[in-house]
Amino acid sequence: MAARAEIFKALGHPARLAMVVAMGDGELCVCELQEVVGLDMSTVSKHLTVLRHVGLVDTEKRGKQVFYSLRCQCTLGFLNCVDDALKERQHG
Amino acid sequence: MAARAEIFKALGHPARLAMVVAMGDGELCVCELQEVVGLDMSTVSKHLTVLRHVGLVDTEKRGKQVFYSLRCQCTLGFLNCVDDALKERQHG
DNA sequence: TTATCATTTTGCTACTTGACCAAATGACCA
DNA sequence: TGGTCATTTGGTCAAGTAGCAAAATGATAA
Repeated sequence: MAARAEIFKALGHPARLAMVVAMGDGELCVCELQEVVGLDMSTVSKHLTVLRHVGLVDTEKRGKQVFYSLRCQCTLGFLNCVDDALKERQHG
Repeated sequence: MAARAEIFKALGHPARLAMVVAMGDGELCVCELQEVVGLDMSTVSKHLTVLRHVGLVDTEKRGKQVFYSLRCQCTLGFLNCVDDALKERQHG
């Protein structure tokens, strides 16, 4: 159960979640992901390490850059469900 | 994005996740949920407050007890996907 | 009303997390 | 081989979180 929770925990930070969503459209390098969240590059790298560690993203080094891509597309599907829950919370 | 992340964050704790999974089979009162996770009642109550606050669970007071139920069944579906990701991580 | 039961809130301590900066690593190209 | 760019690592500080114990709430039963 702890291992499963780790995955949710990894997604439970706005910066990491924003990067995962951005990767939904295809792989991105660290510098592109940095623009997405607007944090220090070193901070972004740490966040990406968290995502890679739990197996949510894959990495591929090509030339000078490291490209990150989303492994679980179902993450985006669950996000839609989550958004519905948020809407209901606001209405109710 | 912060609000969406809050939902994942809420699920990102073993005790809270275990309680959510337990609720998958139907509503449970706080004392039953306490047995599931084996923590102090006050701690359980706090965790449940977190889950309710983000809209993942509903509460209903009947008699002396408060019953908690899962609002987003898709949470369990995503968990299955998460488990697959874990398996792949172990193999790869 | 008073006692009792289930739950929630409050107070506290120890631990974890996230941010930044600075420095180190690693890969490519001239 | 040295320069340069992208990325990672290490250190430090402030802020957030988890846990238990004890007090408080709120509904029911006597």
